[in-house]
Amino acid sequence: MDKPSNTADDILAAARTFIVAGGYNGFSYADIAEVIGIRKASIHHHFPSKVDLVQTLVRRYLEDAVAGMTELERNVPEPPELLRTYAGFWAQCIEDASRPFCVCALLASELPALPPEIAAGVRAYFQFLSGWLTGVIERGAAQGTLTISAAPRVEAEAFMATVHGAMLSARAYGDVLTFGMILAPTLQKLIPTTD
Amino acid sequence: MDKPSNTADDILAAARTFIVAGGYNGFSYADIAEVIGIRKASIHHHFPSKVDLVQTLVRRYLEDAVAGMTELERNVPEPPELLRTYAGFWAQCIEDASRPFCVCALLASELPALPPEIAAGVRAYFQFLSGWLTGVIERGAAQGTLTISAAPRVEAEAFMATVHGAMLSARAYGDVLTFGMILAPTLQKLIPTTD
DNA sequence: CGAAAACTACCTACTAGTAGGTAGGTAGCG
DNA sequence: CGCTACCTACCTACTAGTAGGTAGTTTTCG
Repeated sequence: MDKPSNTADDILAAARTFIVAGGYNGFSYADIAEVIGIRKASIHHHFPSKVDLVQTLVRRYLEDAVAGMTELERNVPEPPELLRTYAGFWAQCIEDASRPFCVCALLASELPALPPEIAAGVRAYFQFLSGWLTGVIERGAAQGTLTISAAPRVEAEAFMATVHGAMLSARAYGDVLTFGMILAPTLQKLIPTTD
Repeated sequence: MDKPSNTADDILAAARTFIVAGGYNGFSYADIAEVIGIRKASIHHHFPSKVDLVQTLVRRYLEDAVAGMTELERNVPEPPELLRTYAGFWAQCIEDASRPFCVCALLASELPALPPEIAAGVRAYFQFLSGWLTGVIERGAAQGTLTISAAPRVEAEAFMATVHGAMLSARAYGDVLTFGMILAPTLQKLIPTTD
C-alpha cells in the first residue's frame, strides 16, 4: 500500500468531480486549488500539466474498472447477475450523487477536442468495457442464462450505449430514478424467466 | 422566409460545429470569428453574449426538430418506419460527418456546468423527443406494428438513451458504422416480422 | 552518531496568452 | 438621416504554466 501523498489523490478526486460536472474544459487549476485548499502552483508540482493530470485520472479510472470487474466476477459468477450488478452500481452512484456520470463516457462526448493522449485513454476504456460485456453476454448465451437476438459483441455495444445514454437522460431530467427506469426493460429483454 | 442576415446564420452554424466537437467550453468567439472571416467584436453585434448565441442555437435546434418530426409523420405514417427513419437520419449524419452528434445530447453531458438558460433549453429538447417517441411507440403498440415489453414511455426513454449512447460509442471508436450496428438489434426488438 | 546533501511539498510572484465583452468609429444603403 | 453591419482598439478577468524560494523530512556517508 503506497500512500506517498494524500494531496495527489485529493487533486485527482477534485478533478474527477469537476470533469463529471463540466468536462475537460469545464474546470481550471484554480478551481481545484480552491476546493482542496492549496495554491494552484502546487498542483503543477504533482501534475506538471493539465494533460498529465487528466491522463493519470483516466488511466487510473480504467485500472479501477479492470480491478472492479475482476473482483465482481469472482463474487458474482452468473452473467445475468453480473449485468444487473453493473447496472445497479451506476444506478446507486447516480441516486446518491456520488459519481453521477462515467468520466470516460463524458470525455467521449468531447473527444474530437481532447488532447490525443487523453482521447487514447478514453478509447481504451470503451474497448475494455465493451470487451468485458461481450464476454459476459457470450457466456450467458452459451449457458442459456441470457437471451440474445444479435451477436454477443453487438448486444454488448447496445447494452453499453443504453447505459451511457441513460446517464445522459438522468442528467437532462434531473431525476435520479430515470436511469433505473431505463435499464429495467433493457435487462429484462436479456434475462429470461425474470420474476 | 426571413433572411435578414446571412452572417448570423453562419455564426450559428460555426458554433454548432464547435459545440458538437468540444462542448460549450470548447470554443470561443475568436474561434468562430476566424472560421467565418469576421472580427470577434462583430459577433457580439449579432449575439451580445455567448449565452445568447448558444441559447438561440438550442432554441432553433428544438424548433427544427419539432418541424422535422411533424414533416416526417406526414410523409411516413407507420410507427416502425418512423423509428427506422429517425435512427437512419442519425446514422447518415454520423456516416457523412455532417452532424456527427446531437447538440443537445452533447450539452446534456455537461449540464451541471451550463448557464441555466441553456440547461433549460436542453431539457426542453429531451422532453420533446421523449414525448414524440412515446407517442410513436404508443401508436405502434396499439396497432400491433410494434412489440413492447414495458410502458411506451419507458420504451421511448430506453430507445432515446440507446441512440445517444450509440453516438458516444461511434465517437469513441472513431468508427462511423458503430451507430448503425448498435441501432439494428434495438430496432429489431421493437419491430416484429422484420425481414 | 551527526552533519551535509538531497528531496518533498508547498509557497509567492510572475509570465504570455486567451476569455468574453465594451466603446466608439466608419462604410454603405434605403 | 438613420440604420445595419462591420471595424479597430481596448478592457478586465482568467488560463496554464514558470521561476525561484522555504520549510521540513529523508538519505547518504565520514
